[in-house]
Order: sequence, then structure tokens, then C-alpha cells
Amino acid sequence: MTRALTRKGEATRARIVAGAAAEIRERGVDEVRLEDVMAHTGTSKGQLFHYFPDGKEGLLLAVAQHEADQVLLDQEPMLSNLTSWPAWLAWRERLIERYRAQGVKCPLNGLLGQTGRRAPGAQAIVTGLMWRWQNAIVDGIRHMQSTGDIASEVDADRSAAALLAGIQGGVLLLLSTGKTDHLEAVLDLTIDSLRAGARTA
Amino acid sequence: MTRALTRKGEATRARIVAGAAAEIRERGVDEVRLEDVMAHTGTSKGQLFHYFPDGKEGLLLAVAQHEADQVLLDQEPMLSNLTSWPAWLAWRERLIERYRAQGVKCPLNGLLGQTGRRAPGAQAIVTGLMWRWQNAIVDGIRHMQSTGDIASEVDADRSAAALLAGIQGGVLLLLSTGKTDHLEAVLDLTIDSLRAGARTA
DNA sequence: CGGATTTTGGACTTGCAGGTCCATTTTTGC
DNA sequence: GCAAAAATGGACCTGCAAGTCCAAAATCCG
Repeated sequence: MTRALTRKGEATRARIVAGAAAEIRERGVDEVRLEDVMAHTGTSKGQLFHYFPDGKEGLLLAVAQHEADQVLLDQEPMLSNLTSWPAWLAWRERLIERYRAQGVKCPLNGLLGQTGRRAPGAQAIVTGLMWRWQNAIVDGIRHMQSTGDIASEVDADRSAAALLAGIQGGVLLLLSTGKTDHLEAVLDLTIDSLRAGARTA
Repeated sequence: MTRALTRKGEATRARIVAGAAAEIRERGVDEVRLEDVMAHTGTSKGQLFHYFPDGKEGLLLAVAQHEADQVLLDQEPMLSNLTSWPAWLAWRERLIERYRAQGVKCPLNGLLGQTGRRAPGAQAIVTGLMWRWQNAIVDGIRHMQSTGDIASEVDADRSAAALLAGIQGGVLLLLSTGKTDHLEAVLDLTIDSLRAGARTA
């Protein structure tokens, strides 16, 4: 069932996904027609349905996966190396920088809303992203606990959950306000709080 | 310019907004057709465009405003009386209870995504909601500072921003996971953090 | 009451975006 | 080089949902 894809085919498919993703990031999910994707990627309708037999649904799913992966990739290598306080701050910087650059254009917010309900797959993609993200944070906290930089009494899972939620909310508010104030406040206060745990221990 | 609205007209308009809001909450913005609203509210197409000359756009805007107001109303009277630690906990309980009941159905998430980009008004509604919400939290923190329950060194605005972001993210994650874990973690840890500030002071 | 205005119902129009189809060209593997 | 398979282009179809229009009923107000 794994359809045979020529090298050329593979390239075209990737070009479609990347182009659609860019278009969606720029103008929002429901403003992007299949024809826009065609124009923007230099492809024909035949190609779209050749590579995505399920039509827009399938394409959107592929785009969502692409964007989800990108979110984590953009945080590397910091996210996987939360092994010292400077490393945490570097991660903080990267996050803010990334989202400041992204501004009001959120790829996943719309995708979740659009495909979230009808496609069971979209939900899974977002859930998977959050799960991987939170796990990385948990790993970071655990590591800091192993070195004594964070008190062992701290509940790593719970703290990571709160931090992740804060980040998501911070980004959400960035979409409304256009400012990174909330995101910065969350990161600073939460990380400070983790730090304070070392003294309390 | 304020169009003349009979008592009956006023009632019909309200019925349309409330019905549309319910429908949207249940099935999502882009799954709801004007005909669904008509069927669900017992109105005709003529009525819809009579009360909302701008069509779906205007209706969605009215629904968004309706839902935004509801969000804050649902937190009263707790939100306006964050004057003691038990009061804060009561607010916490109300929030979790409310969102647990709401579950995966988020009215504003979709509305923001749908109308957010094209309608400048939708953005304003969400921004206004967040602003009022955050202000209420700031007032709570300030009051607690005036009674010495929170250290005066705490930056009320910054803390409120972080808390609000955490709540938003917690709700967002509730939409993905179906669990209130993140929301609870954020509330508990953030409020604890504010509390700790009293001792540090 | 009675004329003006608002409210209501529903048939009709319209545009458009997703999806289908097939003919043509290119690539693949032997 | 040549058949089979994959890639491409684009004309065409179709359904649907938003929006238009007007005529009939209800309501308001002097």
C-alpha cells in the first residue's frame, strides 16, 4: 500500500507541503484555496490529488505534521540540553526570538481549529507535539534535580505541565496582542520558581 | 443609525445569537451553516439578514462578543473578589469546574481563528476580553499586597500576565488532551508562588 | 382605527472551491 | 530502447452555502 514515489515525486510532494504550509502561515487556513497552493508551488490540480488522494483534508494533515515537527526542531539543540541554568536561559531566548519573529502568524492554531474536529488525525498530531514537548521539559527538570540545581521535592511532571501550558498561553496571547510580554513573563517567573526550589530544598 | 428594534425584534435577535452560540460551541464554527442556525432557532433567512446585514461575518462577531462576556460572567463573583487566600482558591475551583464541564468545546478558539484575520473586530473582542481578565487578576494581587498577604516586591502586572497566560494555555491543552491536569497545575503552582512571595518579603 | 414601519417567510440567484477525469509527457527498470 | 508505471496539465462537473429580493403578516404609534 505504500505507494511508489519517484525521487521527483517525493520532491514535488515535499514542495507542495512546504508551500502550503508557508501560504497557510501567511494567510490563515481558511483563506487558502487549493488554487493558491497550486499557484504558489507551481503545481496542477492533478498533482495535488495525485499526492493527496484525500484532497484538502489529507494535505492539511500533512501540513500540520510538518509544522508540528518544525516547532520542536526550532527549539533545538536547546530543548534537548536543559542541563544548566545558562542552558535554560538560552532556551528561553530561543523561544522568545522564534515567536517574536513568527508574530501573529500561527500555523497550528488554525489547523487545530480547522481540522481538529473532523479529522481525528489532527488532534493526534497536536497531542503528540505537546507530549513530546512536555517530555523534553520533564527531562530537563529531572536532570537539574540530579545535579542538585532543582530541589528533589519538585514535582517534575507537574512543573513541566504548568510551564508548557504557560508557553502555549503566552503564544496564544502573542497572537492577540502582538507582544511577547506574556510569554516572557511566564518563562521568567516559572524558571525563577524552579530555581527558588533549590533553596527551599 | 441605531436601528429601531421592537421588543419582539430584540428578542429574536437575542435568540439568534444565543442559538448560534450554542450550535457553534457544540459543533465548531466551520461546521455550522446559516441554515443550521435557522433550524435551531426557528428563524428564516430573511430574519438573519435583517438583524445581521453583514451576514455571517456580523453574526459571528455578535456571537464572539456574547461568548467573551460569558467567560468573565462565569467567573463571578469570585473573580472580582480575590481578597483572601480562600477567595483565590474558590476562584480556582470555579475555573476548573467551569472548564471541566465545557470540555473540548471551546467557543472562542474557533471564533478567533475563523474571524480573527479577516475581521478586525474579532481581534478586538479577544483582546478586550484578555485585558479585562488580566485587570481583574491584577486588582486581586494588588489587594492582597495591600493586606500584606503578598509581598509588595511582587510585580503585579507581570505576575498577572503569567497567570493569565497559564490559564489560556491550560484551557488550550484541555482542548487537546481532554484533561484539566495542565490547568490545575498552572493554577496551583502559580498561586503557591504568589503565596511564597509573602514569606520572602 | 389606520398608515407607517418593522418582522417574517421562503423562493431564487450566484460564485466558487473542492473534486473528477483523462490525455499527455516523463521517468523507471529491464 | 521499450513497455509499464508514475507524474503532470488542465478542462470540466457539481454541490452547496452565502447572499438577494420581495411579498405577506405582525406590530407600533398617533
